Amino acid sequence: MTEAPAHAHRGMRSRDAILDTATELMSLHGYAATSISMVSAACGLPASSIYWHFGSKDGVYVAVLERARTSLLSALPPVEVPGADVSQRLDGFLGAVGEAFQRHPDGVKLLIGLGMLQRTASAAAVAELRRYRDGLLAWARDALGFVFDVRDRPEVAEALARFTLRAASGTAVARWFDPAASLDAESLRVALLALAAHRGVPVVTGRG
Amino acid sequence: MTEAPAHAHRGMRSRDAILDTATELMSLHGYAATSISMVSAACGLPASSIYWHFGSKDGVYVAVLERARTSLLSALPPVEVPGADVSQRLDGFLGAVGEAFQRHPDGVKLLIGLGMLQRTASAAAVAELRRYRDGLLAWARDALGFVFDVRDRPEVAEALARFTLRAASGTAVARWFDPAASLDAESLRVALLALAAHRGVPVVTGRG
DNA sequence: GTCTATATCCTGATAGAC
DNA sequence: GTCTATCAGGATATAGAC
Repeated sequence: MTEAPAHAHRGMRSRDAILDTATELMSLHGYAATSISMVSAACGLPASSIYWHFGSKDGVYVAVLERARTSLLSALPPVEVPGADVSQRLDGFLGAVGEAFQRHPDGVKLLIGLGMLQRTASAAAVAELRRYRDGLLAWARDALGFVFDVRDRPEVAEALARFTLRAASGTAVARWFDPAASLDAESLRVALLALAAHRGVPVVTGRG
Repeated sequence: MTEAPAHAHRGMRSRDAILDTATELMSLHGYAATSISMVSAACGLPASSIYWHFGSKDGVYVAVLERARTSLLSALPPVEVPGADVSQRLDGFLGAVGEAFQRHPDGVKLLIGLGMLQRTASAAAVAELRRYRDGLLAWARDALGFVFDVRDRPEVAEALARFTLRAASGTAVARWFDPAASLDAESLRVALLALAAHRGVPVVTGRG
């Protein structure tokens, strides 16, 4: 972001190392409880290097969020979920959500835990946080519109997406108390099918 | 907790004032981002008074959580939800959950936001936090067992309660982005009915 | 780009008069 | 129980040699 134009290999590697440790620590302890000294000690680079790369603690946070967002969103499959019928496509969708949830735990924790920062963080941080949430919601909305074949009824896909995102957020919260908690795709499947049916979308309520 | 046995009216009032302020600030900014100085400035009492009453910042946190827990749990109605059929009882249950959610926003925010404290807070704080969560889960489990008349199938009531708690947690998270977000009792109703039916509980899937 | 050293402020917590 | 005054440490952030 602030590097010289020429070959700055080591600088980039340091930048990534800082982001790695900051992501881990911030998703573990939260933004406020993570100090620059902690990040410095954990990644081996002096605090001044962190400030050189990111300018401020807030800058670190924004960069961490941005990387988590692009990483998670690019890991999500295309919204055109394959499958002959609603049931198959829904399974594909839930599989993608579950896998993303399982493989990017930091991302979700960051999204939730660092939401506690009304006054603490900058406008840039809040904006980045919102962009993160909006990205997830948009993906879920588009994918669910495809799954239930309701691209002509955006309000239905939107409602289903919100429900899915809340279930995922609630599961992330549950993980603080029980680290083994998983997404419970089966319940979510039943709930989404019922919600779609309740809104007049033609679906088969059983599995076979 | 540490007061003298005699008449200590003013002490109790100060204690409550400190707890009020700490609850507000901690549910707004989170535990780590809330300093004793902030609480002191906001409630008007010197920092040393806070330490006299609660011993440490951690003690303040534990007391805040404990009061929020007893306050919220005692505000919940008895689990014997009245109603002739499942649909009526479910509406009563969801009404109680929605009202508690609406009238005790601090409690839910505390429960969630302060969960980010793996190493930051003490064992006592973690225990109190867990007690809070367990209390909510137990109430939801018992009430749902009554609603769906499945007191003989505790695993069903447990699963429905977990689903409800996750939906509520997810909604609290959604509130950080959209303060107007409400519990969406209608969706939760549809989902719970479908989940119960999916587990073999006899329910009418429509409203009437 | 990375290091050492440092400035400034604020934190949690205590001492002791009243 | 409440106040003023204060400590020791850690926080964010910067200066400047290399």
